[in-house]
Amino acid sequence: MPELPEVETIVQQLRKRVVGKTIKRAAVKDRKVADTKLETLVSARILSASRKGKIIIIELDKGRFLLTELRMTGHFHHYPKGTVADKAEEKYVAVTFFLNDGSLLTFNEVRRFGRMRLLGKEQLQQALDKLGRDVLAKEFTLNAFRQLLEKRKKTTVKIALMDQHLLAGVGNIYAQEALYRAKILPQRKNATLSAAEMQNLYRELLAVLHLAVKHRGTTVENYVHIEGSGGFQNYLQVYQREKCSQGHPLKKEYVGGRGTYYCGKCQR
DNA sequence: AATCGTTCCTGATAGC
DNA sequence: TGCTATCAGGAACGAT
Repeated sequence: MPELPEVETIVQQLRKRVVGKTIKRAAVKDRKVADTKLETLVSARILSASRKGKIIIIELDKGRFLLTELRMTGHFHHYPKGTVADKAEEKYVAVTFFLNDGSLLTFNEVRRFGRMRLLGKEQLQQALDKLGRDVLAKEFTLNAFRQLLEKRKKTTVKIALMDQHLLAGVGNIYAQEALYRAKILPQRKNATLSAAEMQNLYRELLAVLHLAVKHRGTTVENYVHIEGSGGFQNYLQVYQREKCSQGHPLKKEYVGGRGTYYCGKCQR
C-alpha cells in the first residue's frame, strides 16, 4: 500500500522521467478512476512533480494540475519510445499519456480505488487544504504533533496517526512500525500518552519514514514504483511478521478496522 | 466537532 | 478440479 515513502519514491522517478516533457494527448479508459476531462489535454507541458502526504501533484502549463491518489493498488508505468502502443490496452490501465518523446506514461488501478483528476489552481488548493501537515515537512514539528494528539483525546494513537486530516502521509504499515519503535501500544488513547512518549513517537515516526524513503518504499502484495520494487519490506519489524526484533511472538488485532501487529512485551 | 461503522472494488487464498 | 466465501484496506460518507 503506497504511503509517504512509496509516494515520495514515485514522485522522484516522475521528476526524472516525465517532467519537462509534453503530453501530446491522454486516453481515459476507466472513467471511475479518472476524470474524462483529462482527455482535453493537448500539448500540455509537464512543469513539476511533487506530493503532499500520499497525494501526487503533477503541475502542467496553463495553471492546470493532475492530482493522483494511489490508494491501495494504483501505480504508474513508463514505457520508453518504441514500446508497442498496445500497452495502453492492457488490463487495469486507467489512463495513458502519450508524451512528445514517444514514451508512454500509464496510470494503472486493479482495485479501482485510486483517483486521478485534472484541477485548476483553486481546486487544487482546496483539495490540499483538507490534509493535515505532511509528516516530512519542516512545519511538522514536535509541538505541532503534540497539539494534534491533544485535539483527538478519545481516539487511539494508531487511528490518529493514520488520519490524513490530522497529519498527512502515514498509513497502516508505518503507523505500526513507528509505534513498535516507540514502544507504544497501538490501542493506547491519545490522552494517556506522556510527553516523553509523544516525543519518542515523533522521533521514531520521522526516522522510520526517512529510512523507508531511502529504501524506496515497502513492497508487500501490490506496491511497485516506476522502476521496480521497494526494499523496506526487509526492514519491517512488526507488520505481517511473527516475531519482534527481541524474539517475542507478535499479536494481531483489529484497530480501527485494520489488521494491526504489535508486541505485548515491548510495547506499553 | 469528534468518533464510529459502512461502503467501494477485485485478486488471492482457504475450505469444501 | 472447480466453486464459493472470506480477506485485504484508504478515504468518503452518514449517523450519532
